[in-house]
This record gives sequence, C-alpha cells and structure tokens, in this order.
Amino acid sequence: MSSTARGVRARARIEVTAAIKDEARRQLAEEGAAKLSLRAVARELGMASSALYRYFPSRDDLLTALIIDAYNAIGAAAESAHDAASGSDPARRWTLVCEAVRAWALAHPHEYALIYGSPVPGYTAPQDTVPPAARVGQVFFGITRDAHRSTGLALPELPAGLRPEAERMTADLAPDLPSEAVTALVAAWAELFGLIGFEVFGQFNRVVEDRETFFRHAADRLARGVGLTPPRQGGSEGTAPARRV
Amino acid sequence: MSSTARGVRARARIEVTAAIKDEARRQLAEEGAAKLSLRAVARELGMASSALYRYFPSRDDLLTALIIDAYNAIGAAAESAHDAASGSDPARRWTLVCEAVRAWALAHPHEYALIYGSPVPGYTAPQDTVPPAARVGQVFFGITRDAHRSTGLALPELPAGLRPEAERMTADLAPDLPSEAVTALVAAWAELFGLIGFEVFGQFNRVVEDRETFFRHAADRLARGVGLTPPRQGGSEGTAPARRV
DNA sequence: CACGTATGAGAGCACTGCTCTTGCTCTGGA
DNA sequence: TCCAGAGCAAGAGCAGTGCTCTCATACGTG
Repeated sequence: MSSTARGVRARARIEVTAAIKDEARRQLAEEGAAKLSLRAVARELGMASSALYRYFPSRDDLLTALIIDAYNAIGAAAESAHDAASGSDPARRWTLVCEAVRAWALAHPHEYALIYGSPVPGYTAPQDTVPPAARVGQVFFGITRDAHRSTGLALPELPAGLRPEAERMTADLAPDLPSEAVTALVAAWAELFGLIGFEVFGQFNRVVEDRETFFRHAADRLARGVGLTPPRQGGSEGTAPARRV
Repeated sequence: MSSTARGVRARARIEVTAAIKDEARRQLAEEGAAKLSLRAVARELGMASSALYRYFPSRDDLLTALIIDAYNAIGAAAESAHDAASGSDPARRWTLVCEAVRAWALAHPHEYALIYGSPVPGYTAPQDTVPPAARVGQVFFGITRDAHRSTGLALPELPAGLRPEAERMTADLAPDLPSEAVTALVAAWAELFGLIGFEVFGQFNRVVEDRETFFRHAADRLARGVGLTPPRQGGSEGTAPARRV
C-alpha cells in the first residue's frame, strides 16, 4: 500500500522489473541459461536494451534474481507438499516431499540446472541466495524433528572420527537433534539432489526406465537412512532386514 | 605407426587438434565453459579463428570433445585408484574409489561441471559420450561383483513394486548380479555424485566444514547400501546396528 | 610434373554485453 | 507553485563473440 502510494514511478519500476524477470524466465525455460540474452528480452518487451540496465546492472544480476526465484519456487513446492501431507507419518511425508522436489525439477529443468547444476555467475553464490537455498533442506529438518519428538529415530552410532564434525554441524544447524541424525540428514539432502540431477540431466538415459518407481524407492531408502521408519513395523533397528544374497 | 607414417599432413592435423584441445582445456579450467572462446583459443595458438573450424566444426563440437576427455579422465582416476587398491577388501576399495573420484572433481571443478553439472551443448548427449561416461560406474559394478562372488552381499529384499524395473535394469546392466544389488548400485552411483556435486558447487558452504571426514563417512554408508560390509565384523545383516535415539 | 585437396588467412555478417550521451518526465522541497 | 535534481528511455557506439565466405597456398598423390 504505502509503497504503491509512493508514486506512479515506484509502481512502474516494480512492474517493469517483474516483466523483465518473467520474459527472462520464459527464455530461460525455452533455451537455457546460456542462450538468455538481455537484448532479446528487451526486444520482446519493446524497449531499448540499454533501458534494461536501469533495472539490472548486468546480465549476472538478472541471472542471480532468477536463481533466487528458482530457489524460492522449489522451496515452496517442497513446503506445500509437506503441508498437504501434514496428516501422514514422517516417513511418508519425507517421500512425498522428495517426489514434489523431483516433480518441480522435471517440470523446470533449466531453472533446476541454474541452481543445482553448474553455478554460472561467479564462483561463489551471492549472500542473498543463501536463505532461499535453504528452504528445501529445512523441510527435511522439520520432518526429522517431528519424528524425533514422537517416535524417535533409528540410527547407528557415529564412528568416532566423524564425531567432532558431526557435533559442529549439529550446533550450527539443529541443536535439538542428535548428531547422528544431522549428519545423516545432510548426506541424504545431497544424495537426493544426486538422484534428481542424474534424471534431469539425462544420466539415467538407457539406465533407468521406470523412473517414478525407482525414485520412490530410492527416496524411501533415504528416509530410512535418516532414521525414519514407517509406522507399526518399526522394530528397534531402522532398516529392513538384510539377507545375504 | 601406420597412421603417423601416413604423411606429415595427417600428423600435423593430429598435433594441431591436440593443441587446440589443450588450450581450450586450459581456458576451461581457468574461466569455465561459459567463457571459453574459439577466437581466444585461436589467438593463443597464433592462428586465424577461421582456421580452427577446419578442426572443430563448431564450438559445441569442441566442447563435446572436452566432455569426452573429461569423462575419460575421471574414469581413469577411478580405475587407477581401484587398481592401486586391488589388495584391499571390496568395502575399502569402494571408499577409495569414491575418494579418488571426489579428488578429481575438486581438482577440476570446471571440467566436472561440464560433465556432471548442466549439460551445455544440446539437451541430449551425443552418442559417443556414452561409453566414456560409463567408466566410473563400471568400476563400482566391478567391486560389487567381486564382493558378490566372494563374501556375498547383505541386502534387504526388494519391495514388490520395484521388482519389474529392477529386473529390467539387471538384465541390461549386470545379469550376474542380484537385482537387489543392481538397484542399490544405480542409486548409490547417483547419490555419490550428489555428494560430490554439492561440495564442488558450493552447496556445502557454511554447512559442512571437515569435508574429507564427512565424505569418507558418507561413502562408507553408500558402500553399506549396496551390501558391502567391512571384513571380520559382517554378521548376517548389512548395516551397523541401529538404536533408537 | 600437374592436378585436386587439405589448410590457412582475411573480410564480413549478425549477434552479444555494456557504456555513454542526449533528451524527457516525474517528484520532492523551497 | 515552480523548479532543480533524480529517474528513466532511447540511440549510437565499442569490443567481443560464433560462424561463413572467398581467395591464396602448399602438400601429396595420380
């Protein structure tokens, strides 16, 4: 309100900025980050290319804005999947959130590549990408926290050598969780994006065919890895019984 | 011999092609794929930029050549680490190969991004990248095969829904291994590159500090996931005993 | 030896990111 | 109310890019 009442000029700036991002996102989705051209965006919007620099000081800044939006979009997808499954047990919620993240990635491959593929602008991400980038991870922390509070987590003991780093991470990320869970969580977080990335980037071509099924199973195993067990069959050990084959 | 004796012209072509790739690889390592410029390569080599097109018909073809080289390099790193550890038990070999792959990735981040980040040229990889891309995975298959033949693998039973796809993959990839192992192997393969990618691309910044230790532990857990157990403590179940925490 | 082909060089096209200058329009304070 | 300064748009222009075309030259095979 107050910001819109601040004059027609400020209002126009917001709208033009949004229009630029929208058109840029369209081109990104169609052709990929490499082919995103400021001049093409300006052309499509009917404005001079130089005028665009009033809104984004460089191409990298535009890309950074798109990166933040993409992190927020995939984070929102994870969060809304979690909210929709709020009635389910943690292990099921874990899998549903994994599937939502994967679905977003498959629906927006170029945006996914922008954030989880090679980071293109600069080598270190700008500071303001950090909070949006953390949203997906935080959903998994939340699920694990719930399970820890209710049924507890089934996890093997930490090897001695990992203990110092595990406790450091725990203090930083989730002091209310056991260190065994935090390390398992960070690993599962990274591993999840390995699975998704291989699918999005074509590494599973001619390898995995029924990717839905394969992914669901892999996500289930990740859940077991962080100590989440499906209800009413969780004994004292967290993994399905293993046999020698 | 016969190909080099085929005349000074053919010999020169091989050398110039190699020189172009070397210089391109240098620029790739320094600035990343986005900044790799044919003209700059030609300039550095003291030749006209148009002459370069006699050797690579387009920039994408040059990149594809670099991609194949990178796949071969990371594959060779995995294989030589495996050869060097041929005396060790499978679980230990698994971890050592994982660490070698990670070390290569950290030493060649831009080349790693080229092959496991966003695939930049086209959307589907050319056919001749497939065999080099498979080398790393094949090392892991070999390790698992050894363990299966000697001590066997400790793996949980497959869920019924996954069985068809698991048997499809097994027939395609490793008919001599149990389906439980093949699915676990494919998942672990993707998950490994999730761990490595997150480290190389900076996703672990401000999250994981002692990355060596963290990675070694994570690689160990991946080994357990495919049924590899360290010697003299492997009971009938494949994972370390889990407790409720 | 002569012919054809592989190679190199240069000019040129269309495109890119980005800067600078020139006008115009809106806005906040005297 | 008016007006200086800020915000904004447009155009020209620079240096760089991938790629194509033409033309000359040197090679090596008939």
